[in-house]
Amino acid sequence: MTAAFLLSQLGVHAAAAFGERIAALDLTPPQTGLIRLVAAEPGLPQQAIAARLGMPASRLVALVDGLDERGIVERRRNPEDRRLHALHLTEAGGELLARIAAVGREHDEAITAALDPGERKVLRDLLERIAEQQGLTPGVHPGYRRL
Amino acid sequence: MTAAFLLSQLGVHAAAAFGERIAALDLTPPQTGLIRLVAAEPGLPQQAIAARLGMPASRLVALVDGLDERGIVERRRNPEDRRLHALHLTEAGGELLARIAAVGREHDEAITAALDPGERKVLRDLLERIAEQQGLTPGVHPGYRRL
DNA sequence: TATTGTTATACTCTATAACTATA
DNA sequence: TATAGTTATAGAGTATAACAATA
Repeated sequence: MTAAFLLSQLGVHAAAAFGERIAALDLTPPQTGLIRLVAAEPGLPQQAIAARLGMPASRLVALVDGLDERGIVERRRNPEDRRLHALHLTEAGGELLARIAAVGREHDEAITAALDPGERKVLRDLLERIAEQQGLTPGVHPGYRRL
Repeated sequence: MTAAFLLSQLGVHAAAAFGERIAALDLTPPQTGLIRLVAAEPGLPQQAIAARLGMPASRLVALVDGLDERGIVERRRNPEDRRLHALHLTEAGGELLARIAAVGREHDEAITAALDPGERKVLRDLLERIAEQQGLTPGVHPGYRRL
């Protein structure tokens, strides 16, 4: 089997497995990506966020609505340009982010269980080089585009 | 970034890139998976194929219909049990399979372009061990379940 | 007039379950 | 009665484009 097929097979498997894990936090993968992005770059307007996640702004609305109602993110109108809604994480959002990180660590441990620490580092290095050569944005998952 | 995230990010990217490549053969990834499976194990009835691809048999029908109309696969009724439709590749299907294999090689070359031959082998070995430990069926892509 | 966020519409894809033919 | 394949239906999820507010 080719490396590309194994990569694709394992990657889709890992994405689905992560989706099942964070469902325990009542989150979907796109919601998780949004939370991480808002935490990393607070204050971005929705258009900018939609562009970085690779989804139409119209779809981001429902995503933000759900997290807003749960008190995880909040929209703050920019007084200088009232069309802009800057997104920020609430305090509860920060706590949820910590739980997301914990789930991520458990997930990584489960996926790489077949490898010892040295092998995991070799794998990370190889994957990082491929990701860079392929032009992937660090931390942004292409699967956020769908589901 | 964790190995699991990189794996997921790259895998979904690779799956999408492969989908774009085989679109040139007017095929979708699930159709490609079906063709490969029928080539590897000719004569299986549709129920068995649906189970191996991880999709409901009702969904397989449309998949087979499309490839049947194009003369790529054919249904052969089993005389001993006329409920069973054994699937086989036609001659044109065999030729298409060769083109699919060529596209797969090009795809692998493009995805692993950042690595030299020795590194590609290291990557394949690591990924194969993870795939085995995760219980993935060789050659069966979990993404065939959707789209 | 242009842009941000929102809503509405129309479309694709899917699983579930009814249906038929064979056993 | 049970099973293989098929068809019908109904639901979820999406992008496109229209819309309202603001600039």
